[in-house]
Amino acid sequence: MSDKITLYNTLTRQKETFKPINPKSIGMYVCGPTVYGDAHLGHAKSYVSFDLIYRYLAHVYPKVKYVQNITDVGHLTDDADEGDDKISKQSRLEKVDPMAVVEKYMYNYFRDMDALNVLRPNISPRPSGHIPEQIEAIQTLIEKGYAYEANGSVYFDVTKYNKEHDYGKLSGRKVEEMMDGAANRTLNAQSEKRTPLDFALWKKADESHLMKWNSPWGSGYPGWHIECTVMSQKYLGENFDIHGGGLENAFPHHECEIAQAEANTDKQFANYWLHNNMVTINGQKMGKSLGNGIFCNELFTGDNYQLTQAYSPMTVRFFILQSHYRSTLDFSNEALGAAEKGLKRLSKAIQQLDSIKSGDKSTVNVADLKDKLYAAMNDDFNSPIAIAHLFEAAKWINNLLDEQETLSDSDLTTFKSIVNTFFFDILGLTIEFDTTANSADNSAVNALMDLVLEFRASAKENKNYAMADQIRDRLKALNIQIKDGKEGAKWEYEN
RNA sequence: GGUCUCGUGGCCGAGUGGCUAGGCAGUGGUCUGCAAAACCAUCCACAGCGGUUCGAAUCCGCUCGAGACCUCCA
Repeated sequence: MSDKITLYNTLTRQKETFKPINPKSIGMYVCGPTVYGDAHLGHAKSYVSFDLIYRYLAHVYPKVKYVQNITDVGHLTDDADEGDDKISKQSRLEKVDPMAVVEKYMYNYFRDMDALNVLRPNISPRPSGHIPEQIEAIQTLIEKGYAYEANGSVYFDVTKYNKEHDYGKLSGRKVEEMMDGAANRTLNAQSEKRTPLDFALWKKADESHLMKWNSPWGSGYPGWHIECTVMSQKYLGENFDIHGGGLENAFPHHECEIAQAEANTDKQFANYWLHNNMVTINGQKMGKSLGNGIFCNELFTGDNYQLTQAYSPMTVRFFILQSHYRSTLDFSNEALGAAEKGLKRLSKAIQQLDSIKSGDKSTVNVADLKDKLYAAMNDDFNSPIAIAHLFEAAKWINNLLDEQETLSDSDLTTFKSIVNTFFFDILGLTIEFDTTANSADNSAVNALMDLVLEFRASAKENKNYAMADQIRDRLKALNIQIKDGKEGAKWEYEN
């Protein structure tokens, strides 16, 4: 059941059965962030999505090698191939070294991703530590005639490449059409390039440039796309299973990665290309330049003009997982609030799994639930469907506790295992607040609460409802909720 | 201008030809001294027009609307 993963491959524009190069070890590369600012909700969606994919692959296959770069060599801020890169710009703004900018935001990135329970990649390579490898790759491209030097910079020759390969195969573009478009848009600033479509492999650095390295072509810095080609191949091989990234990077970034890799090796680069969609806010893309971005830490604290409250990291994660990774996700306070409530309900049910007692026979079909959960994840990692089935499981848990339903001993074992596996391991959710009293940790609290509930019960027996309500209200003020039921009152922490 | 994607009930969001998505909100009920919680039941839908089909939210065409990429962005 779990060996039939289908995934949507951007390269072929259809769902395909996933066939690993080596089932004993899957290779996956995902484009990571350029660390010149804090992670925002869009980053969260992207990396939670790939975390889901990574977790599921790791669940199904014995080993997944997950590589995600941390870009610490800034790309240029505009298309004119001139001026500052993003990191240098930020370093001038903050009046610190570019590498200090990188350190700061890299740590912030991991801090936010840790909060979202995003597992760290096995390798987080940084391009500044792979300058020799990048230079080597560029030299090979020059030797093979796919790149040319011009005034201390090196460019990739798209025209030449497209004669033997298909430039545009990932994003469905045609070189001729793009040439026409480029001509219309009068991109005439790049006089060093032979055609507007050519892209930089190495850029000459002027005196004021802060991040630069020596190279056969003089002092400079690597181009926009070469780092991902080089670092993915270094750690995963020339041909590897999965390359992921944001949809907006399909062109030109990923297209250029493919061109560089396949020009150099004459082998297929990544077999499967996965692209996640973006977060919209009021139907519009959340983006840096639009000023409508919400940082992860703002979500967690509620400190953003677009937020009516704070949302916990797990609420954000759950919100993201409730939509498919290839769909856009529309942000709103209402939607996040709904996710918060839903997660709370699901969490409460799952916390009570261990309180279920087995019965003589099973009145619900656990094997079917298991099949449905796997089927959902096998179908292009459809977490919304998986979550829908977990809500079904939550309903069962409540009914089992009420003894409206029963499970045999072996079915109960399977049920617990499958629900825990999907909630904690595959969806990567955690219980953020402990609503149940833990006897081992809180025996005194439990005893006290038993006492309080006893007093309240006797107050109710004597029809002293004022007293009973006062106890309830005072406890509520302490974030303790009384739950009256058929067999007396229970309590739990609110949150 | 070119390439592409999308339009599902009050909100979010699955679903690609026939079978309940799910969550949140709403309504009715069980329970309760009252509430809360929990559970059960339930209302509200597939942008519009046409076509294919025994049958379409699902395929095709057109119209309207929204968005993305083509320039940094997950």
